[in-house]
Amino acid sequence: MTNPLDATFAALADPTRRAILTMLLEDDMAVTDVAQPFAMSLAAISKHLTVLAEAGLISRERRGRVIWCKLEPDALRAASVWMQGFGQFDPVDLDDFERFLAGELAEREASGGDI
Amino acid sequence: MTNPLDATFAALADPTRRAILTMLLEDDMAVTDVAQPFAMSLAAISKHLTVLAEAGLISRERRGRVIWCKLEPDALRAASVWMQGFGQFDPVDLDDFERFLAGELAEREASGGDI
DNA sequence: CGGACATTCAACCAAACGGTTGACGATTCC
DNA sequence: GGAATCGTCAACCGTTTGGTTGAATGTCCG
Repeated sequence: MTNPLDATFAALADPTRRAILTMLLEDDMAVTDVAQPFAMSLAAISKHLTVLAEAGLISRERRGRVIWCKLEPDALRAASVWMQGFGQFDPVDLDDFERFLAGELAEREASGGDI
Repeated sequence: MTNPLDATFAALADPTRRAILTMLLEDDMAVTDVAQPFAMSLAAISKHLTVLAEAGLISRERRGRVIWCKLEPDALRAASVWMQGFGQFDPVDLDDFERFLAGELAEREASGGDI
């Protein structure tokens, strides 16, 4: 995974990781709180967070005994630049984004509870 | 890979596949011609093309005995929308894109010939 | 028809991925 | 100090991925 674009896109390819990013869009969160909505072990979420951190998409900072996860949206910029070159996309309506989030959420709920 | 975003990002996570997309940005190409610059078998490239096609990023059309590959940039739109929601990125300067392409190319050449 | 060309299929392989469980290392609180 | 809490590490497991090779399929051309 030498290329940073590799790491970014690979990190984004997993729906659990995208969901985590979406949650972090709201606010910084402790690892335990990140894990709470998902039907998988804390260790699994911890691994996902490591993948996101290594891609530069989040950062983790220990404060006391809890580790806080913070979105680092700058890492998305490179990938976004790469992609926009292909479509000459219009700058995107934030409403579009809301709809996508809603869609992903609905899909998650439809597919049996959480994730 | 039920979610289309999964397929799109997973397809983009591979540098060979991104390079193929970049080549197709220039013009439609036959499979053999797509494969030519890469140091791997035609079968391997054929698989990559299948991944790209299943993600909707390219289409393939047989004309005579050659199969033409065509970029389908619309499939990138969903992913682009998703990403832009995170950064409120400015619409991207095409020069930025050129620089990224140049960078990827340099990196590929640096890492021992082709890919 | 038969040969050459363009592409995929099938079987296989090693490595990476996404998950589990259980033990372990920090840190706080009583 | 000792118990509880937060998070990661390590070992393991089944599946997917990215590649190989060799055979098979279309399709054109002489």
